[in-house]
Amino acid sequence: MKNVKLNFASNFTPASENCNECPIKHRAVCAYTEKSEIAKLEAVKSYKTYAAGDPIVFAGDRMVFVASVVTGVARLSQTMVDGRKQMVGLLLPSDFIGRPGRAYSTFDVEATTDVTLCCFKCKPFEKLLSDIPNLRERMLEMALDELDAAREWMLLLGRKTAREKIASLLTIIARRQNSSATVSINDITFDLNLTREAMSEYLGLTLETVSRQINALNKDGVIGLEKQRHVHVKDFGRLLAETGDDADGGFLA
Amino acid sequence: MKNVKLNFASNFTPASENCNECPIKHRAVCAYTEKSEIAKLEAVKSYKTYAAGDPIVFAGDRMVFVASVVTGVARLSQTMVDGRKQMVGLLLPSDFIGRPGRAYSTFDVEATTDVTLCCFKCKPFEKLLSDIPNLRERMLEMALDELDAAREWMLLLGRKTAREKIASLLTIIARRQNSSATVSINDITFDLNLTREAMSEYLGLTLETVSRQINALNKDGVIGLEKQRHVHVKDFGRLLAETGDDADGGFLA
DNA sequence: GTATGGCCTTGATCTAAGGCAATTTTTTTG
DNA sequence: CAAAAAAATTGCCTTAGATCAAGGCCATAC
Repeated sequence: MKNVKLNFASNFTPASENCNECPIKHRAVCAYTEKSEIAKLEAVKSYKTYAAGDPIVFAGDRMVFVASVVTGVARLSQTMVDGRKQMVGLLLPSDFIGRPGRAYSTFDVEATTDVTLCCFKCKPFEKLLSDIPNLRERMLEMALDELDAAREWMLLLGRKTAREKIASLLTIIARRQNSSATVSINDITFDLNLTREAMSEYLGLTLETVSRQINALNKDGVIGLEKQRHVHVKDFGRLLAETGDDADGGFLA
Repeated sequence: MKNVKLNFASNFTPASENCNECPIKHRAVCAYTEKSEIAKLEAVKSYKTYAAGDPIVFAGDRMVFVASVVTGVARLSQTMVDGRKQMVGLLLPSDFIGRPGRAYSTFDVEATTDVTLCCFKCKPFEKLLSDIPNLRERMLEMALDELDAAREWMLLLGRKTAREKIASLLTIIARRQNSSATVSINDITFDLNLTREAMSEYLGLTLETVSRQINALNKDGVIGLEKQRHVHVKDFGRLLAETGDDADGGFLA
């Protein structure tokens, strides 16, 4: 079992199947539903777990369920016939897998770390989706958020340099893992729960280039590489400046 | 006035403001609404037109309206501080501009050809969105479609070669313009209503590379370049083979 | 302890695409 | 129709990142 120190994971287990104790209840697709509605969802849900590295669905497969990521990290990717591979989505807790109204999957879904999913059979879920406005509303909001994220990523893939790509990825991971609690925006420390290869698939690079650029950022003092997977950011602004994005990113306002 | 021979344009003008005669009524955000509901939408709509090249919204601007593209082509793009630019969406008739629930725009929107928009003031539209389930349902469907398209594009941007990118773009344009009517899938002829620069912005290339690759495909006989903007595809399969995608694309099945 | 396999790093080349600049073609306009 | 502007092509050179290949660093397994 790999990646034991999952920052994303909680100690929630499928054993406690009560929606009240669900760690993602405020952000998942069910976030807006009311008591009586949750009960309906609860009636058709079931948990599944996957070990790090396991495939969850293959592109072209029939989808037997849609699901929310409860714990762990999964990824969505596309593979070309000759093996070139591009990750098109990083699925974190509360993110949704599957597309209502579509029987087959367009993408590969794999577990990056150990993953727990809260699964709903397609048909019943679609029924509830049309019955429960709150569910549909949250679904729309999430889809729009993902669309924004995908478009951001298009800029990264199409126009950023390798160094900017790495800096952008580190920024995103840093933000996500230190989202609320951090007192100061500086002196952040976090684990990379992705291999160099996974990063390269996400960023449209080779794993060698990822390695070189991470080490370059380390040598230049932008980041402190404490172990291969452990990063320390003294000056977050410095890292941000390397992303190629506008300087703001949301702390001046 | 540029691009007079718009394949996308119809002779619909804002003069006929009746939703019954609207060319996009079956595919736009309002597609699922019923008579009484259309009336509510009709009450808050207004048409706006933009000339080819005009900006429609700048990133960061306050959005005063959301809109459907009625005729023409617009594009969504992002610009970096140093001028690097990436198109993140091609907006064709029936496509939606703006995000309900968000006051400012995250992207630049520009008219590529002359464009007519069917605009709704934000507040009233959001009200209707929560009142009319059919509207919300179509909105979700459209958002999910765009998300799929964005993810396809991520593969192109991250992993395809310049030649494959060009072939992919040509394929898409060819498909779109000869969607239904074509008897044979071969012997297709179409206009590129994009400059080389616009193509480069879409594909994450420079305009010189676009020019070189288009001419290379021409020399290799994959396409016939009749004028700089006019393409003849004798053998569509041949073009498809150059995209790097799976051969099927939907005609064997 | 030594072996095995999964990651990661690092060096030496190679190459696709970028950058620059000159020129041609096409379109617009007065 | 001529002149100007815009769009596209093309040659030459540079370069960022890919590719190929070797070796290092931990783990866990034996």
